[in-house]
Amino acid sequence: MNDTAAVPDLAGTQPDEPKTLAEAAYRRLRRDIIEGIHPPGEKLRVEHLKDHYAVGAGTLREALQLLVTDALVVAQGQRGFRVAPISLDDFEDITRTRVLLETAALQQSIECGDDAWEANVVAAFHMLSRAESKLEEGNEGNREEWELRNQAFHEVLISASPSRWCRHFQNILYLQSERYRRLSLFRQPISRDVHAEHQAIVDAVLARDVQEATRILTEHILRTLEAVRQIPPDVLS
Amino acid sequence: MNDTAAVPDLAGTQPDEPKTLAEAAYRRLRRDIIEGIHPPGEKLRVEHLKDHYAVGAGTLREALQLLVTDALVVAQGQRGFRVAPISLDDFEDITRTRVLLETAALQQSIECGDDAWEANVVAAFHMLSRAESKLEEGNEGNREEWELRNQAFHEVLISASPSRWCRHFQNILYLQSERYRRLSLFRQPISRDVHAEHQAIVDAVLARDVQEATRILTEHILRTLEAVRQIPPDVLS
DNA sequence: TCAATACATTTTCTCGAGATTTTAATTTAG
DNA sequence: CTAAATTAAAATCTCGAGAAAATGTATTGA
Repeated sequence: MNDTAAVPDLAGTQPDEPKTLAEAAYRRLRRDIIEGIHPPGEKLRVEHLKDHYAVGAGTLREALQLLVTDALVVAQGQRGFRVAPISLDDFEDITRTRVLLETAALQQSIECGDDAWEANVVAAFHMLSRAESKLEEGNEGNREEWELRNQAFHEVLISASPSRWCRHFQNILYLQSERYRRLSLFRQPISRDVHAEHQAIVDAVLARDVQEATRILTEHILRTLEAVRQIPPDVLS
Repeated sequence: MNDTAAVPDLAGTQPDEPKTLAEAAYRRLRRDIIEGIHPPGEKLRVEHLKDHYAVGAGTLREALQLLVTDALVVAQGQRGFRVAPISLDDFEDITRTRVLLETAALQQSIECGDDAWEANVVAAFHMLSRAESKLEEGNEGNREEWELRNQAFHEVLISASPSRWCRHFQNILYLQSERYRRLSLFRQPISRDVHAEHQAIVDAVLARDVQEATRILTEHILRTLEAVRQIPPDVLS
């Protein structure tokens, strides 16, 4: 994919503009669910939401169906839609499955990636580092930016893998885990360890050391599981 | 999940009745796509399909959205829906990802499964064997039955895995591979090797031999990849 | 007081028509 | 004869209203 590009494209392809109202509503709803504005288990009534998101009933319905694809919303027979519930068991499952897929994809990526891919990794890491600097300045509004660049970094890492399915599933699982990570971020902000781990991954990638890279990545992902474990059970609703 | 059940439930839980018109249309459309009635790449015009499936435009639209979840249909911006294209590369990706997920799930299943699970495996294998017997009688109408029981067998194998996400992704990939397998079945019918492989998997499972079971399962899945490779390129449209 | 039935309200699901965009065909200029 | 531009047709997307179903409430009887 990046074989022909001499110059690396902007680290993290920005999500193209939504060309339909349904997709726009889908994006907004997705963000609101991940941010916890619509808490897990909440009933999503079409009649109440259609005016808030300023779209028709059928349109909002489509947006909800799109969210079912991401497993952020569950549809029950004739009983409407509901925000997907969360649990510690579920997050453990998400994390372990993510490790399985992401390490496999990273291995392929290291084996198949060319120079342009390496450049993209370095670029994405740089973008992420800058966001971390701004984060330490206490500006809470930049946390959104950090989240986007963190996702972009993980995406670029496996972007050279030829397995579109691994990447697809990884995207879904990343969105899922993002919802849990937001909960843990209220208690403990992003530590410097995270930066060091990212740095270590980049080093291993550039050294083409599959063993080391997958090992660190595994630890890195599992660490967020530990962070979520620290959350008191009552927060998990 | 089966911990409390003293008696194994019917091998392969039959898909519960669709309670909404949209879901019914979704089922029919899905079958038609997998069976090749709507060939890969075909444009799916809502206006043409709504009378054929006897539902409204908005309803059929929802059914198409559900198919996007299964990646059997792709939606492009403001340009409608289209049957997902197929390619040898794609099937190779599907197969390898499926091996990754299904072996991991099988390992967990063997480690966590109880007696009831073993009984379910044996039962599902029996159902499958019977279907194979009927298949040799030349009755083509029973191939549909065999497909369902084959799917049920693979589903039961990993049913004791606590990872709902692995099972979820495996379901999606199985549906995908089914579309390719139909193409190969036109040329070479189900051989006896398949039965022997299933038997070997059951033996390894009952012996709780993770190494052997995953090894055979991997070979078993990869064999279908070889079968599809035999298909002349022009059939893949 | 509790359980079961019937009713009323709410919500979901479904349908057809209108507005916007894309696609194809025709025309016209170079 | 090619290519750009205009026009016509088809398809998608969107909306609001009506039908079917589910939830909650009130009533009745034991």
